[in-house]
Amino acid sequence: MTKKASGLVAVARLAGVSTATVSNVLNRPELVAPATRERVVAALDELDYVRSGAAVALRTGTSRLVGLVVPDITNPFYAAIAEGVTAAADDAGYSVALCVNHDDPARERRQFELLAQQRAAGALVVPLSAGSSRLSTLRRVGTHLVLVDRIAERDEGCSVAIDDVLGGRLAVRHLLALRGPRIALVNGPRTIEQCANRRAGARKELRRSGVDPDTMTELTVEEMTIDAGRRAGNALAAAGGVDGVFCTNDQLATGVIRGLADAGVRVPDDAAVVGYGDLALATDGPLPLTTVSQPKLLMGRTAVETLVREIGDQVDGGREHQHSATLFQPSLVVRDSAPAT
Amino acid sequence: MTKKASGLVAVARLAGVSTATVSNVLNRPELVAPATRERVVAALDELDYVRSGAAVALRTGTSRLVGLVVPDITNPFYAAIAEGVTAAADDAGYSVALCVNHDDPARERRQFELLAQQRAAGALVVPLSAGSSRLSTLRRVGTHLVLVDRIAERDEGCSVAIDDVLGGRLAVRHLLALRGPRIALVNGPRTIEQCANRRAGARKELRRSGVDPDTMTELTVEEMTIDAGRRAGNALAAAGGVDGVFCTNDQLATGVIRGLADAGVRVPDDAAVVGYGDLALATDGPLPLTTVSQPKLLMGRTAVETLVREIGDQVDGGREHQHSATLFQPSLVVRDSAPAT
DNA sequence: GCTCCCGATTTAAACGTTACAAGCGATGGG
DNA sequence: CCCATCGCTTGTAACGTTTAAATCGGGAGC
Repeated sequence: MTKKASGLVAVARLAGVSTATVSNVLNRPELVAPATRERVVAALDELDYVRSGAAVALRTGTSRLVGLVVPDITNPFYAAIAEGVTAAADDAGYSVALCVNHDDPARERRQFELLAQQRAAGALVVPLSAGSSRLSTLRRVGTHLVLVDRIAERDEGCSVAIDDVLGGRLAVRHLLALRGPRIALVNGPRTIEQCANRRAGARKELRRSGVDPDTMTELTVEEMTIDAGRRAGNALAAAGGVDGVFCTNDQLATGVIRGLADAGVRVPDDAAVVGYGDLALATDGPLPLTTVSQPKLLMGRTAVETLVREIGDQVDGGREHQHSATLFQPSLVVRDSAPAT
Repeated sequence: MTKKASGLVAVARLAGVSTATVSNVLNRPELVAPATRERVVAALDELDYVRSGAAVALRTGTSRLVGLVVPDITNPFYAAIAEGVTAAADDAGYSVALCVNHDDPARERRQFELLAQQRAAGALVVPLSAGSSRLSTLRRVGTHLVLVDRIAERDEGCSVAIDDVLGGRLAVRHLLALRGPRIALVNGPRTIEQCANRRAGARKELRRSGVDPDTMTELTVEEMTIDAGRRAGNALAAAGGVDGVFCTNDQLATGVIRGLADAGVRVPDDAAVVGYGDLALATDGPLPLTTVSQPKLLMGRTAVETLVREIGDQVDGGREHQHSATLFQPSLVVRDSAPAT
C-alpha cells in the first residue's frame, strides 16, 4: 500500500514549507504564490494526503453533516424524500446521517445524542407522531432543525411541507366535476395531521360547490392498508349511492377499487376513485390510479437548501435569521380510476 | 437556553477534579471512586455536557461512522437493506452515512472522499455495475469494506450476499413439480450478475430433472419493468406451449401475468408464474405472486455485524483478519400465481 | 540611503479529548 | 518505624487542523 499519510505536517516537510502554507493552499489558494502552491500540490498528492475531518471539525467547531430523521426508510414516501435529500446534500458537500426511528422515542433519543456529539450542522426531521419536544438535545448544541412534511409552529424552526388541504380540494374538485355530488371519503385516523388536513380540504371544496360537507359519507380505518381499503370498498358497495370516492392514500384507493369490484361495482364506470400520494403503487396496478401527486423529491431538496441557508445566515450575518415555512402545492394526476371528463 | 457547554474542562472545574477524571468516569467508570464519580456525574448534567465527537475522533483516530453506499434508495430492495443496516448500526452505536450514487462514478468519488475524510470506520457497498476498483480512496485511509449483495473476489474484503443460483433453482423446481417441463425464463440483461446467476440456477435445476436446459424458452429484456414484462407475456402467449414462467424480478412477473391475460392465457390456471424478490409489489397486486424471497433485512444487519467484527479483529488482536463471505439462502414463498400442487 | 509598505510565509496558540506516567496519601507487612 | 503496595487522582503531551499575529525580504518613494 501507499505511504502512511500522517497529515499536514508531513506534506509541509516534503514541500519545504510550514503547515500554515499547506492549509492555505487547501482553503484559500489565492493567498499563496503560484510557485509554492505548485510545490505544495505536488507534495499533497505525492503523499496521498487525505484531510482529517475530525481535526477540521474540532478546530472550526462545525461539521458538514446533516441528520435525516425518518420513521421508516422502507416506506416509499420517506424513501423519496431521502432521495431528494441525498441529492441536494451531495451538491452542497454535506454528508447525510440516516436515522430511522420507527417512532420509538428511545431510538430517537440515542440518535439525536449521536448527532449532537458529531456537532451535526443540522437535522431534517420528518415527524410521525406529534411530540416534537424531544429535540432539545440538538438545540442545546446549536444544531439547526428543519421540519419536513409538517408545518413548524412559531419558533420551532424552519419547515418544508406540502399543502394537504389543497390536495384534498383538488381530489374532490375532480370528483365533483366528473360525476355527481355523492362523494365518499375513506380516511385514516384523524389524529394524523395529514389525514385531518386532507379531509379538511375535501370538506372545504364541497362547501365551495354548494354541497353540505356533512352529506359526505366518511369511513375511517385504523391502518391505511390495501386490506382495510378493500373492506371499506365492500362497505361502500353495500351502502350504494356513491359517485366518487376520495381515499387519502394510494393503498386505500387500491383496496377500495378491489372492494367495489367484489360487489360488482366497476371503476371507473360505476364510480370514480381518487387516491393520494402517487407512489409506484398508483401506476403499477392493473388500473392506473388518479391520485394527488406530491413533490417529494423537491421537498427533500428544499429541506436541505433551507437548512444550508439557515446555517449561512447565522455564520456570515450576525443578523437575525427569520424562520421560513415553505409550502409546496400538490397536483392532481389523472389516470384511469377517475379519468378526465 | 441552558449554559454554554464548553467541554470537559468546565465540568472538571465544577466538580473540582481534573479533566482526566472526568474522562475516566465517561469511559471507564469503574476506575473512579464512587464518591467522586457521583460528583462528576452531577456536574455533567448540571452543565448539559455533550461530548465532542470530533475531539474523540481526532484523539483516538476512529469515528463511529459507517457509510452505506447504494445505487438508489428509492428502490425497495435497497431500502430494505438500508432498514436492516440502520437497525444494526443503532444497536452497535454507529451512525450511518447514506450515500446514493446512481451508478455515477463522479458522485461516488466525492462520497468516498467525504467518507475517507471522516475516517469512517467502514463502508457497506452495494455495487450496481461491476467496477469495484474505485474503492482505493477508502482503502488508503484504512476504511474497512463490506460488499453487499455481491460475493467478494479474493482480497476484495468481506461480503454478504444471497445465493441467486439457489434462488433460480427453487423457482424452477417449483414450476417443474407443479406443471410440465415446458418452462420459460424472462430475464434481464445477463451482464447483471444477479440475472446471470438466477438463470444459471434455473438451468441447473432443469438439468437435474433430466430436462435439457436449452429447451427452455428465454426472453431477455433491457429494462426489468412491468411494461417490458407485459410485452414478454404477449410474446409468450403468442408462441404458446408454456407450462410455467420464471421471471427474475417481481416487476417482470407482474407484467408477464398481464401480458398473458391480454391474450386470454389465465394465471395460474393455464400457466404458472414465479417472480423474484418478494417486494411489496408481490402482495399488493390483484394476484399475489409466488416469488423467491430474499432475507434483505438480515443481509443488511449481517453486513454491519461483519464490519464490526472486522474492525474488532484489527483492533484487539494484532492477529490476521480472515475475510469472510457470507451467503444467505433465499426461500420460495408460494402464493396464487403458482400455488402449491 | 533610509523609511515604509507590501505580499508571502511562518510562528504559535488554540480546539476538546484521551491515556500514559507519575503523584499522593493511607495501609499493612517486616 | 520504614518501605513497598495499593487505590485513586492528576499533569501533560499528544491528535491534525485553522488562524490571528508576527516576521521577513525587498522594491518604491523621498
